[in-house]
Amino acid sequence: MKVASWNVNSVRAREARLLAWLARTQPELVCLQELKAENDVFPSAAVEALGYQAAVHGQRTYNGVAILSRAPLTEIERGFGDGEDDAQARVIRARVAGIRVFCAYFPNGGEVGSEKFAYKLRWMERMRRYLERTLEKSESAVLCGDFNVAPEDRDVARPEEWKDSVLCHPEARAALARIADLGLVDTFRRQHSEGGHYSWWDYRMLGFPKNNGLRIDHIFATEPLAARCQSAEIDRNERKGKQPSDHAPVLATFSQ
DNA sequence: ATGGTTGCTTAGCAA
Repeated sequence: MKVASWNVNSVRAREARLLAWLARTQPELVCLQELKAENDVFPSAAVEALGYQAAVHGQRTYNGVAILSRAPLTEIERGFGDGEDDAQARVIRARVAGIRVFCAYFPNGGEVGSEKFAYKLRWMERMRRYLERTLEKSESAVLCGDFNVAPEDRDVARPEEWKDSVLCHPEARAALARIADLGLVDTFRRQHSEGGHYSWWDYRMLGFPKNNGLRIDHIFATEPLAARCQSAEIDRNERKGKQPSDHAPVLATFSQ
């Protein structure tokens, strides 16, 4: 079973690339982030024509997440469902083929010290509590998404340049570690110990040509599923060419 | 220190 996660940075701007990539890559399960579109704008018919069911939690202008699956999606839940204010569409979950699937778009955080960064840290703690309620680590589950956190310096091309950013801040890394402590394994990191693998490059300052990247998109899995992980990769080629997203898709393949 | 680019929405914000 091939699982993918991709921040498409607008599903409308990326529709042609998304459809071509689905047809070429043939993942069974795909988590998408940053749709920047309402549910009725999502190209549901086009992905259905390629054999995918879509569960969409869209939003105008910002955010927006979706789960695509070849097998039927059940138990679809949008948002945290904790009764608190949930204005930003950043989380959707579902069950597919006995696997609990969480798709998340973590807040970027703007600048360290800003209100946006405080929101990011609060959101990550809220995410941890949400997973604590809904995730059973003895079962098969994946948490896929744009985490907006590079877990370690080996996930950063130029650690010195990024050390004070919201993507590498110690508090963001600690918040991520508390989420992982619920029983989630970074599938890519279990397969590859070396650095030099990134999933996002800034459009600005020739980020991609200079390979000034960070690994901030992840597929985390509970141990029963992580034990079945056969390979993990980043589709760096999808960052090339005309009108790419600033993120590359990340993938993990599981036996059965 | 600030800039650089892309996308949404239409001058400014978010990333």
